[in-house]
Amino acid sequence: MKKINYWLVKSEPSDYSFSDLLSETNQTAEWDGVRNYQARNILKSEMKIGDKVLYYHSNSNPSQIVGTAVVVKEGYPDFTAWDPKSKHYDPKSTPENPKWFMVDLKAEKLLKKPIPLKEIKNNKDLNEMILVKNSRLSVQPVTEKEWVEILSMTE
DNA sequence: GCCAACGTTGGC
DNA sequence: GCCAACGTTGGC
Repeated sequence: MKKINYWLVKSEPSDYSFSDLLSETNQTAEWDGVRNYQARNILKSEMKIGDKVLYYHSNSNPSQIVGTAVVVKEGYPDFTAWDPKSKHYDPKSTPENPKWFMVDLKAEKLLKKPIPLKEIKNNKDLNEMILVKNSRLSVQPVTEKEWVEILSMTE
């Protein structure tokens, strides 16, 4: 059996929330607009179909993990980068030589109980999470242990 | 290639 | 709304 990997993505709910994803056709959306190299590299070549994703609401009250999603399409060029009307427009990216990438995510389930950042910080098994240590990265790896621990907190 | 200035993220 | 932490830009 193929080993799957775990990730965490952030979104400001005022911008694009988990319920927005749930209301999409097939609960699936392009994860566009990421303009950070570290996150881009993950989207481009590390996220694989079937990988599981924690969905985190940042800049929120409270900021918290609200659901899970699954990768349904692997890295491909983020075409919003070459649309001058997009707020994520980047003239340095072209269809011939794309600079930014995205994946498609499908919502899996809404957590019975969201997990606020505060609870994650209070759980010593989770204090190595990038979410806790580097609060800037918007697409980040999660270990299998962390995944299991997070989901156990929602019971 | 260094690094100061500036812009952005995101917790609080 | 504030501001710390981090990333990016651009002058030199």
